[in-house]
Parts: sequence; C-alpha cells; structure tokens
Amino acid sequence: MSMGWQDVRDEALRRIRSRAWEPGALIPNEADLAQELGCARATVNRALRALAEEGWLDRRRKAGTRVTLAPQRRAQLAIPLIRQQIEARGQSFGHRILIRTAEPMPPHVLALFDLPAPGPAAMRVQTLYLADDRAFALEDRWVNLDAVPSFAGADLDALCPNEWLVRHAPFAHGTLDYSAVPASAEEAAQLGCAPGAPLMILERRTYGPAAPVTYMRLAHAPGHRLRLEI
Amino acid sequence: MSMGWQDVRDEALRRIRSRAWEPGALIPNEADLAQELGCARATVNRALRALAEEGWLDRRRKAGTRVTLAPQRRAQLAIPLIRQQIEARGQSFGHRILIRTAEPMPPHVLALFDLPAPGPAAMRVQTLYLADDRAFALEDRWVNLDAVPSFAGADLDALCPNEWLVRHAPFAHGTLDYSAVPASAEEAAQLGCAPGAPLMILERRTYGPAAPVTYMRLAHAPGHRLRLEI
DNA sequence: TAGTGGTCTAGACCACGGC
DNA sequence: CCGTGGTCTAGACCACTAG
Repeated sequence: MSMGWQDVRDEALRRIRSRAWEPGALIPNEADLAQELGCARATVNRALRALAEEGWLDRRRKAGTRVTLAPQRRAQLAIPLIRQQIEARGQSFGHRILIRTAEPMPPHVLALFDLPAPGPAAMRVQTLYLADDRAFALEDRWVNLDAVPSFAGADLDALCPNEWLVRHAPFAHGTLDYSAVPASAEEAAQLGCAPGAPLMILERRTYGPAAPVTYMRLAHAPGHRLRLEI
Repeated sequence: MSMGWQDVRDEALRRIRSRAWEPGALIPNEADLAQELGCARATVNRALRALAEEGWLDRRRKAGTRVTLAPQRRAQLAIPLIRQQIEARGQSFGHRILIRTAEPMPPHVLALFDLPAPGPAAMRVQTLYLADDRAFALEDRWVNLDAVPSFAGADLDALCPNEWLVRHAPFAHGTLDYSAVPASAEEAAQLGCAPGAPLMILERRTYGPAAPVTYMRLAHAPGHRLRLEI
C-alpha cells in the first residue's frame, strides 16, 4: 500500500466526488480507514483534517465524520500591495502624495470605528498611485497617531503609505468593503475619467492588537477588476 | 511546561509580533524549539506549519524557517448562495426566470473558456433575484449541456439556477471577477435604477473536473457591498 | 554532503458529546 | 458510559537544497 497523507486525501476526495461517500453520509472512522488503507491513524487524521479545512467534511468527536451537504467553498483573495498589483502587470509603479495634514478623523470614519468624537490624534494622507505614469487609484487615508505615533514623521515620498504601514504597523485584523459608486468631480479629475463614471471603491478598516490603526478609501480608475480564485 | 501546538503557535506569533523574531530573520530550528519549549518536535512542526499556512513564516528544507518579510495576509470570502446572502439580512428570498432558451454560448463567453466556435450545446437562463420582492440582482448564465446534461430538464422555478447547480454539478475550480460598470438600459429596467448607474458586476467561470460548466454574469442592484474579513 | 523541514509510525491519553 | 476525533510523544527515515 504505502499511502502518504496526500494519497489518503486524494482517495477520500475521489470517494466524495464519485458519491461512493454520499453527501451527508457518515464515513468510516479513522481507525478503520487506517487499516483499510494500510497506514497509521495519524496519517488518516492528517488527510481528513485537510479535507475538513477545505470544507469537504464535517468532523465531530463521537459523532464521526460526514460528507458536507452543501460544500461551502471559500474564495481566497491575496491582498497584495498596490506596488505588487501594478508590477505584476508589467507596469512601473509610482505614487504622489497630494495631501498630508494633521486632521482629525471625520464623523463618518469615527462612526465606522465606533469611536466617540473628537477621536484620536490623526493624520490624513491623500495619495495618487500611478501605473506607467497613468492614474491607477486615488487613496484617502486617516491614520490613528495614538496607535502609530511614528507615522507622523514617515518619509512617504520614499515609501508610499500602503507599504509604510505594512512594514511598521503590524495589524491584527480588519475588513475590506468593495462597492461601485459614481466618480466625484475630484476623483474624475485625478483619475482622468468622466464625473459619474463607475468606480470600484475599496474601503479598508485596519485594527491593531488593541486600537484602530487606519481607515482607507481607495478609488480605482475605471476598468479595474478584482479577481478571486476558487 | 506542557505546551500544546496551539500554545507553541501563540508563543511563536508573540515573538513575531513583538519583533523578538525580526522580519526576514531565521528562527531556531524545530529541534531546538522543541527542547526550549519542552515538547516534541512534531508539536513544534504542527505549530510552525500552521503559521506558515497563514503567511507568517517561510519554511524551506535545509534553509530553515524565516519570518515573512511582507506578511501577505489573505482575505477569505465565503461564497454563499444568493438565498443565504438575502436571508442573512432578514429579507425574504425570491427569484423569477426571465429567459430560458437553448442557445449557444456567445463568442465572448467561448473566448473566456478558450473554446473554439461554435462551442458545446448550451442553455441560457436569465434570472432576477428578489429580496423582499425588490430586485436584488440580475443574472445571465450559460450552462454547458455536455458537462451537465440534466440541466436541460431542471425545474428552475422550484430551485434557482444558482442552487440547482451547486447541488447537481460538483465543480473543481473557477474564478470570480468583480467590476464596476454602468447599468445598461435592460439592467436599469430590471433592477429599477437609472441607466448608467454604477453596478457591481460579478462574473463567474466554473469548471468541472474536465470541462467548463457555466459562465455567469450577475449585476447587483445599486448599493451592493462586498465584504471580506482579514 | 550535511542540515533542515516533511512525514510516517505505534502507542498513548484526553476531551467532547451522543446515548 | 464509551466511541470518536484531537493531540502528544519518541523515534525513525526521507526529500530537498544551500553551501
């Protein structure tokens, strides 16, 4: 026999796809499978755990392992730096800082973070990202200076805000929100499109271990596509 | 001591976040860590493997384990059925089949799948999805009848195309593409918005084990947001 | 070629949770 | 209660690859 855990996983997946193990049905327990396949129980465990993480199986102590009824597949989106997005397309990356001011977070940003007015000391930075010297996206960002004091002195011409924060402000979690909105007059001017043109907007909230770190609103130039793989 | 693998993972993550292990630096090998933490090497292996899968560590045989320089976090998007999206918001789900015809895939769809004309026998279905009896999204779909012959006789009034395919057409992989485009006259009429209004478009290609299964273009009503968690 | 992570094993004990 | 998956261990061999 000699089955490695990937072989066991493949065999189990084959039985799931071929419906030899029907959706919702109980499959043999680890010990039995190990004997049948001629390997240790730990090997079967590793394989079935992998399939459970991928959503193919539901495992519960005592209840056993069942084939998931509605396999809820997850799409994964790698969150690349804007530089990487642009360079991956073979274009040259650039950025221009348009605005950089000490400025408290506006009420709608405070509300998103569930913070009371007037909020923490903050810095606002507006950045235009360029691909081959053409506008790629317009970013408006507020950074919580209480959480990242050193941002006040960051050299943002050398390192764009996106990269600076990734390097200096380790974060715990956050949310991404994509939506489609018409371009404002300012966005249209900066991105070189008609006012009202549909833009993909990415809003991002980032939290550190304890406190909010930054809110960002990124307006992509028209034609931007977000791709996810399943 | 008595460290479980989750304790080892937490301790390692603490050292990464506190920069006790600096970005890019080599960390101790598994055997040394096991001795230091008072557990078996397999336990350390399990913990470090988990951190590597989450993107915190880069591991290579012989070269050792390093802290990832630019931790590339991945956002995960659970792909729920449209019904679940709507019901999760406390609204009632409904759908109406607008078009259902035997109709070959148009050239741009064949091109996406890299198929030569005239392509496989196919069925086109246009569906309007409703949330609380208001338009939620307009779907245009082609299904490859060679890959899923039984789709020709599916009762799509009982089960919307989305759910029918999830239940009957096990798939291997696919892509999701989000973009922002102006509403066409037809979309505006069906979705109850102004022509030219910005719409979030989801295009989805789904492949079975061997052949393409379906291409779908879903136009969301204005205001739709796509949220991902990190 | 030597050092590192990757994996397998046999056995053990534990935690959960149907019954 | 007691069957199931979850985990740990000590040891072993292997696969890859940097030097």
